[in-house]
Amino acid sequence: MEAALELIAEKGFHGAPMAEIAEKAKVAAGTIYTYFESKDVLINELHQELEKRITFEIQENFPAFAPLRERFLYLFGKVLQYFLKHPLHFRFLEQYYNSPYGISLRRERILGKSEGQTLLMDIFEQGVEENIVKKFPNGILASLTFGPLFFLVRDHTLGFINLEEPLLEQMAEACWDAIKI
Amino acid sequence: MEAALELIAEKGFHGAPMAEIAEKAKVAAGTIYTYFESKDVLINELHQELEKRITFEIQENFPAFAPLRERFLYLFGKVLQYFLKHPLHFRFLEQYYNSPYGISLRRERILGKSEGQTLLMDIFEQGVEENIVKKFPNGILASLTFGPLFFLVRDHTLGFINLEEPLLEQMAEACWDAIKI
Amino acid sequence: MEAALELIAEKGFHGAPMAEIAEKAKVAAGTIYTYFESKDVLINELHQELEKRITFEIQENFPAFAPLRERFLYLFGKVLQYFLKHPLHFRFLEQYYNSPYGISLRRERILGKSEGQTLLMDIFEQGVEENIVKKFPNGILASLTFGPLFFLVRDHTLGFINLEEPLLEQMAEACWDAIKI
Amino acid sequence: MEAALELIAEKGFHGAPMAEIAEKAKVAAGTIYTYFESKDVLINELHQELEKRITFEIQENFPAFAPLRERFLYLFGKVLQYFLKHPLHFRFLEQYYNSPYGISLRRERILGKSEGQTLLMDIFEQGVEENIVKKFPNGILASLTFGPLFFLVRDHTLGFINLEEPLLEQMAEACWDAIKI
DNA sequence: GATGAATGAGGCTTCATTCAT
DNA sequence: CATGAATGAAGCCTCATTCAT
Repeated sequence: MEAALELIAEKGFHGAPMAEIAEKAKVAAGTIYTYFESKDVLINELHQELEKRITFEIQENFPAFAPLRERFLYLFGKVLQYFLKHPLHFRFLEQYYNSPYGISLRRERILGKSEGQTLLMDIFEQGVEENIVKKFPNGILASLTFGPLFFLVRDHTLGFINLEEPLLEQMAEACWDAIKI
Repeated sequence: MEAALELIAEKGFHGAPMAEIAEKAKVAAGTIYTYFESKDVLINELHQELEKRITFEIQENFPAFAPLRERFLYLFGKVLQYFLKHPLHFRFLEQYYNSPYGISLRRERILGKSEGQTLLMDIFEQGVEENIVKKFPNGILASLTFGPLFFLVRDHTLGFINLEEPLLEQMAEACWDAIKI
Repeated sequence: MEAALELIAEKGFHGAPMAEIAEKAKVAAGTIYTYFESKDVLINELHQELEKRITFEIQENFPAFAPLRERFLYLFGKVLQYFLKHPLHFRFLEQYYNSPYGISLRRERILGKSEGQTLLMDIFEQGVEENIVKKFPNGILASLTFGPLFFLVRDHTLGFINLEEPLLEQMAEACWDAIKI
Repeated sequence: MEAALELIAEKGFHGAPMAEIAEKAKVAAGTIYTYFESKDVLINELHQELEKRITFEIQENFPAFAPLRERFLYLFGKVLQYFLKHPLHFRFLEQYYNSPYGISLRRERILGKSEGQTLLMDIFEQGVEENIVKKFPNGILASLTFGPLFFLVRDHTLGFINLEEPLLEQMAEACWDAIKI
């Protein structure tokens, strides 16, 4: 899975033939099929694994009882930091969501059903209710949050810009400005 | 190029073999090579063509002397409307930017050198100077603008959400909130 | 198709990889796929082609108004001669009927619906009606006819026995003895 | 061997990978190789085992001193019943004889050297001598006997026809009609 | 002796590209 | 210029067999 992650993150699904993944993992090509039924299965399991880790990391130390704004900034920062620390994970997930694999998944995500998203959705819903957050559907609020985040991480992992500490916080606050009333 | 656009937008680069593009264009497979040296060249020219059209449409009627905020909202709305009107263009560009093709291009874009972006960059630079816009590098301001926009259009073209008129304007204003001081 | 016929007849479906078929046909491996969607399709079309030829040859000069026995002997001889003249066709068809490909086909054959068999089924039915032929279901009468025929041709094509003219006629008569009252 | 028999009978040689045979036999894949040098050896030994059993069953209670016709009918019935009782054996043997494995074996059989066939060959030879049976080579007489038998059993095991008691005897008699003078 | 993960040759198929017509 | 059949490298996957445990 590690070999697959690296290759796919670097070169995309097409640039990662099973033979090369096997070579990178120092096993024979056939060996992969002892553990994964097919390339599709390998990729899907890889995705699930990554999602699990991210979800876990985000929920850790979550200040569940802090004010809305603080909770938002915390989440934003955590996701951002996770991706900056694991650029390969980010690149892989981008490929994934932008492929037939990820599209059905996105549907659930939009509806806020995905496990890792309940925290953010809660913030949105509570915020709207309390007149702190703009009265948008969850999908739009999520776009205002993750849109900039993903864009920036992408440029960062590609080495185009350099995100440093004070900037990260200011980014998070700017996104809060976008959704708050 | 039209045939290629449709196929790639719908099925991705891998789902668009030259033979099928040729069939859709009602020419023989070999004919394509009279006009394009290779599939890569075809795709790159297609991309350039789309960029040109978007750039053109955006610059049309641009209120060059209106206040900053108004210019920003105008641009945001124009881009948004363009993509909603041409979902295939959007889908193609997404594929493109998310592939090895698009990465080198992005570098230039980040640096604000791309032709179609000068208008927005001007707004950012003037805004920062006049203390109206947050003091971020252009790349980050662009992320705060285009990030939400692309996210939403994607969900829209995939049929996950429905963007209607009043929402569009409110979105633009939310993004302005993100970058303004 | 000729190359496939020869290889499959000689070595069976497993001993006839597409690459080898292509080589024997003096084309590249991929070329086959210009004409046949898959190996399965190639094999099925080959089968249909052979069936068509046999059916045609059998119906030619058929003495439709001769006595039952004569018609039977004529048919028996024609089929026998065809296979002795085209041993590859025979070997191929044997492989085919003995594989998943052929089993569904056999069902129709048993029911006498296959085009090439109406002549024989007519003989059986008329024979039973006129009390000349034993009162068996068509499927059993067909077995008494084709069973020996196929067995012998098989041994002949494998070079185990040598079928010569007078023997052929006697064989046909022996089979007639089996089904006549 | 039992596991191999079932799988091969049901799905053919190609549909019976060693791993699956091992699984069905509730041993590890490698274990098979402790007892059989290779898949080929396994298959050949399986074949020999089945032949032995059939030969044994046929010779049991054989009315060695009954008239020719009776002996013939007895043998025919025994073989037929054996296969109807053990359809998997039949299916396996069909696969076997129709594959490269079986061809060399058939040569011996044709020459009447195979152990299990001496009884029938004796009948043929004595019958020819006594002018009761048509003056054909043994191979042809065997075809007239086994040809219909195999055809019918095949259709029966595939579920296409239903062989019931009175029919079986009539079949045997029809085959006797074919070979008797 | 038993295990079963590892191996890698070999099978089917796709598709960007070429080139004779 | 247009055609489209031919090409063959490359991709995914299967499976008989081996061997360290």
